[in-house]
Amino acid sequence: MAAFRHLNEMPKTACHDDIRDSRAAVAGFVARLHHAPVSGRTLDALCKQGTLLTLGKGEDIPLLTGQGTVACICEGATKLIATASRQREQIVAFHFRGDLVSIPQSGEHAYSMKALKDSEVLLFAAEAFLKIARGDPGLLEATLVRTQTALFRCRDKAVGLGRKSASERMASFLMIMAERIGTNEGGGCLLDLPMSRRDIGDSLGLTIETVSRQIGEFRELGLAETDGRSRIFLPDLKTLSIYTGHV
Amino acid sequence: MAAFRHLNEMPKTACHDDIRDSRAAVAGFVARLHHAPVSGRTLDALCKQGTLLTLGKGEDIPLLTGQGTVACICEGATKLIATASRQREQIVAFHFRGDLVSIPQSGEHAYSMKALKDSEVLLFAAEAFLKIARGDPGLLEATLVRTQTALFRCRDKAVGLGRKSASERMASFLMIMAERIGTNEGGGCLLDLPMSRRDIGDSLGLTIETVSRQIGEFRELGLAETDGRSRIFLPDLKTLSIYTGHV
DNA sequence: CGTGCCGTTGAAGGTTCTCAACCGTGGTGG
DNA sequence: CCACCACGGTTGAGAACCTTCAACGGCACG
Repeated sequence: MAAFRHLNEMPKTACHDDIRDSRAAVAGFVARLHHAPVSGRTLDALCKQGTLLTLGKGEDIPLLTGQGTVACICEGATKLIATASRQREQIVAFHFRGDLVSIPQSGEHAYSMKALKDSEVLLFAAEAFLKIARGDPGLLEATLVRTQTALFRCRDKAVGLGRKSASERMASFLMIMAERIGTNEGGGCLLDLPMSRRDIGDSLGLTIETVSRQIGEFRELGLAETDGRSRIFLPDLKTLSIYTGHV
Repeated sequence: MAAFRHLNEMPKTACHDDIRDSRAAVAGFVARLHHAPVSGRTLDALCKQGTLLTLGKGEDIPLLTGQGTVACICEGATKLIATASRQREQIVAFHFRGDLVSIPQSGEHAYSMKALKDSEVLLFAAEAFLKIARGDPGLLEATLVRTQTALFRCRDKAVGLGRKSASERMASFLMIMAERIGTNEGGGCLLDLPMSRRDIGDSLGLTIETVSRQIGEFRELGLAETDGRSRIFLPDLKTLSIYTGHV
């Protein structure tokens, strides 16, 4: 089970490791969120309203019912899943350290969120978060900018899902991952993907078989080398980008 | 050509119809944007920085180059197009009266925007708009909320594009349009679609032929009646919603 | 070292796309 | 007012791409 730490349930005077860690997590996250200095009041309010969760790989992140949720990924990686119907899931976005995610209480589809690996997530009720942000224009603006980024990414995703072939989707995915979590390695890019083939398929609107075949194609083209289940080395991003189908 | 009206090029003292109209357009839009009262200073700033365009059907909305654009749809309907490659377009969203649209300067794909019918659009440089909003927390918050709504819609769209059949996409599209621009009519819902079959196809990731066939299927099921090119009557939204493939 | 899940590979089938022809609407000009 | 024209929409047949179904291989866990 996920380890809950209601930040407001602990005495402020106590020099408890958990408290220090929690405050540090909040402070660290906000620092990454907007580079302007954060007021102590805002930090206090965030600590008071937020819930810090430590999740194991595969664990479900409990979204709030009856209201929107704001999740801050302090550490690790998560997936945001929409369930169209039983046995038919679409991963709407992957999120990594420093990302801020807004999930509505209800929409066309049911949403859920899972940790791809051991993660640390800070949860807020959307209303409460907005209320705090209202009192701190810098935080409000940072949230807006993050939301815009998420929107732009989602639009690009929609283009891929609507108008691209399997190999183009795969190439796009690899390029995006290279940019977000890749590490330079001898002229190429090394990826240590936290998600399974099923996750990739559910993200690209493809089956696991098609994902596997497409990776195989890139391997034969000399554009990808796989090592175990999660590691992929991309020796030539420039050539790979040609296959994304962008103009 | 689109009729440009740089709001700041006109003397403030003149009681010119255009000016009154422009100010009225800005004021009207902001009033719909957030229901809190708008400060005069913010209104002045918006009028000063914004460009009001009157566009004819099919006209291109000139996005700013080298920087992001914020577009406010004061009147009419528009489509936001992403071009994956030549002859392969994906409509990312349709926008109607009262919508606020953010378009980045550059992303994975090239974006453009067109009027579906005679429209009135207020354009801002994203930076300038953000600067004004920074001085008016109410506007900033309203923008955030609108951006979130756009994100949520885009996610739902991504689910449809990734995991739904042609008929499910068509049903979803009709339901969304019914909600956004439909009018109640004798127990059912009357749609006067401003977009062509090609637009619908480009929005749903389908071809015009498939769109046509799917509408035909719903017609045979007694769930849709077409009248000319643009009018569609949906006698039974409840039954139609079953076909959307939502849980 | 065994077991189970994840990933890979192969063959058959289905949904949608492509190509092509036709039809109807709506606008224009006589 | 009617006829024409052009474009948008409809309908049909064949092909392509991806999925589905099935079996096998291999890594990671107990």
